[in-house]
Amino acid sequence: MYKKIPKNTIHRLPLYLSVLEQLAEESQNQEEFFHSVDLEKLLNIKNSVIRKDLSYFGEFGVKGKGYNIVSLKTALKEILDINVIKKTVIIGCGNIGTAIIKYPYFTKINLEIVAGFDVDPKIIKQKINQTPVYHIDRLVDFLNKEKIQFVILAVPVHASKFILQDLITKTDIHGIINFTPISLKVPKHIKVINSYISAKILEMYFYLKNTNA
Amino acid sequence: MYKKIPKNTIHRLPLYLSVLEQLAEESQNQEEFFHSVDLEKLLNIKNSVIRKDLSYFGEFGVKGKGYNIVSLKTALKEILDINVIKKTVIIGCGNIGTAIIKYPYFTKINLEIVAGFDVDPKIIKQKINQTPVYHIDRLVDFLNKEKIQFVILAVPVHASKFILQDLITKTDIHGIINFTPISLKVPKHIKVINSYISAKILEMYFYLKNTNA
DNA sequence: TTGAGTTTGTGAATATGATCACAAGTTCAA
DNA sequence: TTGAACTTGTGATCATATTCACAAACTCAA
Repeated sequence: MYKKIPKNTIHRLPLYLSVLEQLAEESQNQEEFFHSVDLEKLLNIKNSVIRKDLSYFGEFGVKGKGYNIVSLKTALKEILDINVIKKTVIIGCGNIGTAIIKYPYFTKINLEIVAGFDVDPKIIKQKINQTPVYHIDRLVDFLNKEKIQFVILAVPVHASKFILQDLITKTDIHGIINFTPISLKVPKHIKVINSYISAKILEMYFYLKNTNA
Repeated sequence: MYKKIPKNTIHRLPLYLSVLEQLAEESQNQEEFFHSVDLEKLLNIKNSVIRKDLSYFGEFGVKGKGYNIVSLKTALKEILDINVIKKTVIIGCGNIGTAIIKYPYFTKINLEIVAGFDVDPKIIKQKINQTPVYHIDRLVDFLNKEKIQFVILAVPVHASKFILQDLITKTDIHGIINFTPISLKVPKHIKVINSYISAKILEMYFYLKNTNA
């Protein structure tokens, strides 16, 4: 447990890891080093920010030499708790939900999508990439039995309200990754992370309109 | 053109709009008002933040009374430039790309996905939801001819490098919405907005590990 | 018409995050 | 073995964002 990590630092940690994975793949040598300035060039994040971000978690570098690719990668995996396999479910197996189930990079972060849930009988009982899809009536039981810690919510807006209610009152989940375009009202022991696609597009609209291009 | 809008303010604008859309749907009365405190409860964003955010763009409220739902919604749409129809393309029509093409909420924000691009002959020449899919060789010409302002990039990592190069050197796009798990190196007249799904999951890992649950 | 009750919009104060700049440790060539 | 050249890690400084708190403006009931 660390004391006071800035939110933006947490946002950046996955980016660092992502670049390190690439560097590790490209490098021949296990003992290869790199500098915070190299990372700055790859990520457009100031080297001072990178060093400060890492400093919240310990000292990973060698003065005068830099960071060892492999050992920093290992450290970041530890910080982000990637080494423990996590199980989650997708609630809503429409387009977005299905795409997420098929997303190939989750194995890299030890995420296992153990089930999908939907109401459409055409989808239920099929398997999407070996992942079974059940009726949403079975969601609460499943989460409790399997001790799922967080879920991925990808249902249409109108369905989200009652599902959310069930999640809050009848299960013990601690996190929701929300692909729904609405903001979820949850008790504070539940962490919501939003991935509202339209918001990204609208941000783009704003920038396009307001830059002297 | 506004002067100095905080980044976080821009992130929040789409959320305000999203809530207002909901409120507008639910309200019977065109003349209904609401307060910043109501919004605070719906979004978990402090009312003072909401008021300050709005104040960067003008005065939309009535002292002692609040904001008119419809007119604030209209104002936000103007700020986010939603009223003008925007055209974009999806580069990479795998799972994520296809899901995005089918995403139903884009009509709400006047976004038209006019084409998809891929290299897989099985996908090319099919239509996904009325959207034609072309070979990626035709991307540059298409973007130039149709004067596309921004693209959505959803290709596998290995493909992104040369596509990015083409986008930068041979087209006049000003924005990339990046679903790729790597950070794109672009000249500064191009705005990149990242939507790296694994990052959201890793953030969740971090919070789950570091909260005394 | 009045005035108590609201709620906005916004400067000022506070808190948070980014940047700077440099001591301290390490490397490595001579 | 020495010392110039690096690069980290981190207080101090600067910049940005949030919160506070209140005047100003409006509402509405009496």
